[in-house]
Amino acid sequence: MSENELEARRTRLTELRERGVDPYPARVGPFVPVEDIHAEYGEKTEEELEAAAPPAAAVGRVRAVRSFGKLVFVGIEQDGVALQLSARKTEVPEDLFAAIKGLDVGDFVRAEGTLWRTKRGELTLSVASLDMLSKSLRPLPEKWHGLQDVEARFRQRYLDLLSNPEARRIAIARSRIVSACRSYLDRDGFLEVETPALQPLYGGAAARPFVTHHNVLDQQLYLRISDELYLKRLVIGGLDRVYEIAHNFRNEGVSRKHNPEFTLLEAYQAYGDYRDMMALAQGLIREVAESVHGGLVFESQGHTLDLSGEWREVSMRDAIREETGIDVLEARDLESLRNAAKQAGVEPGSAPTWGVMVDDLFSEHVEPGLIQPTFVTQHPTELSPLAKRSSEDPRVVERFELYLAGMELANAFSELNDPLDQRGRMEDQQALEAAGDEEAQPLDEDFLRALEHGMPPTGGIGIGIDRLVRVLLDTPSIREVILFPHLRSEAGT
RNA sequence: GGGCCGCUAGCUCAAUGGCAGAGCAGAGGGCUUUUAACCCUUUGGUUCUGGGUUCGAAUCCCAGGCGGCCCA
Repeated sequence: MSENELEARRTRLTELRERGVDPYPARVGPFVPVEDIHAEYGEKTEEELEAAAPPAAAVGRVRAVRSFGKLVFVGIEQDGVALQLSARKTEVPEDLFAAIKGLDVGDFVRAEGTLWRTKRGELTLSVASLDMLSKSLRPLPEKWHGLQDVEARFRQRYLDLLSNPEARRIAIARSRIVSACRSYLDRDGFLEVETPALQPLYGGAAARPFVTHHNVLDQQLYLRISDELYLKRLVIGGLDRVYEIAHNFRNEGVSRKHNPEFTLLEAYQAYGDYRDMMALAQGLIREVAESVHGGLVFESQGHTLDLSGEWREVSMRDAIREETGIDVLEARDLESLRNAAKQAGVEPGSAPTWGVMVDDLFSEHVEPGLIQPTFVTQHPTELSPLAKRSSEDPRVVERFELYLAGMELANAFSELNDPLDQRGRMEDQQALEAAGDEEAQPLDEDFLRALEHGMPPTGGIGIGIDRLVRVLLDTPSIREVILFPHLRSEAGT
């Protein structure tokens, strides 16, 4: 009889039920994690195990069935750790032997028996009883090559995790990196908080939002592009050190550097400024890198990155001037900046405003070359509507962006706490929006009211977690570090 | 948004205008130390979709879908 695999597995499922076996039982009998079994018996010799015949019970997913005539080996895996099961036809009841031979790759089982070591030296559980824990109806990807199809890896990440060790390694490492960030901030007296993802008005970053609608309130809502304005409200409310690790949503392109939904760590420290945030960024990123690499020098994106020593600091003005010869603070409007670019032999592009053009010049000519950790400081005020002006030069703000491996990893400033200046900046943003800047920030009366009540001098920082993970784990695309990256819908679904 | 590349069995891949194939997985058989087990037999196809060219299309052309890379 010829059957396809799905049918064959469904048939075996039916047979289990006919024999009175629940293929999806509610409870699991006692067991010891496979990892612990190896820890306890991994060093025992063949003879020691034979003498003691230690009893053990394990659970896991069937990854291989190797059947001989009167002997069968089954490889199971629990949470990434493998254990071999065995059964001899001459030593176990007939129905148990049949049940073991009838296992499919992908089934979950619990096995009880005694441990022994094979001629090849593998610790093996000789099965005396077997419970089906969950019957699998679909085959896993091919055991040797794993799942190669990139689209399938993202759409069915569970298969990627099961068959590609690298996917599992990245998922676990990402989780540990986020834990390390939390641990650093918690130790430094920061309080982890949660603020709304659904916001009546978006703000805190230059980006276009996703728009949604609340039916009962008949209210337009935005998915947050940042949690900045809410975290500042908390500082105003007397929570001096707060942070949030949040998903933000920005309605823009999808690429190997961008996912529309991404993770940002934002932290705010009352009575601090952007210099304190520099120290925080350096301390946190160094500690996290140590936890991943055991040191501060590592390979990433084809470069050897060195996080030790003093990190370079350069003003945005100097950085652009070094690469292009253009002094953006000497060309204060769009027209003269375009002329300055032409004079310098630089394509002026089609930016709608002066600020956007400065940003474009930086992104194109400076950013890709910032490989080693670099603080870029003193951004033009027009580009930074939420940052405090520099006391030395009101044309620029107290701000830095941290670059590593050609990517922006963090953005921080001395937060603007002058409510009148803040109102003026938001009004300027309205003018920029009118001039065609689609990422200009809206005027937020509710936030301004909060500021008018008084906010202490505050330093704030945002760190892109996906990018940090990508740099530390050296993956070519942000999609490798996001478990379920955004994809178009499959045809027909 | 543009350019280039890809999409073939559940998975990994062949077939460069002339019979759609292999390995793994599945089914049947054999096998008491395997671990990518092995040996024999064998099932399985909307070749992404829809048009077109041709005696004949997985292959060439057009449109679309999804993905990748590069660019914007």
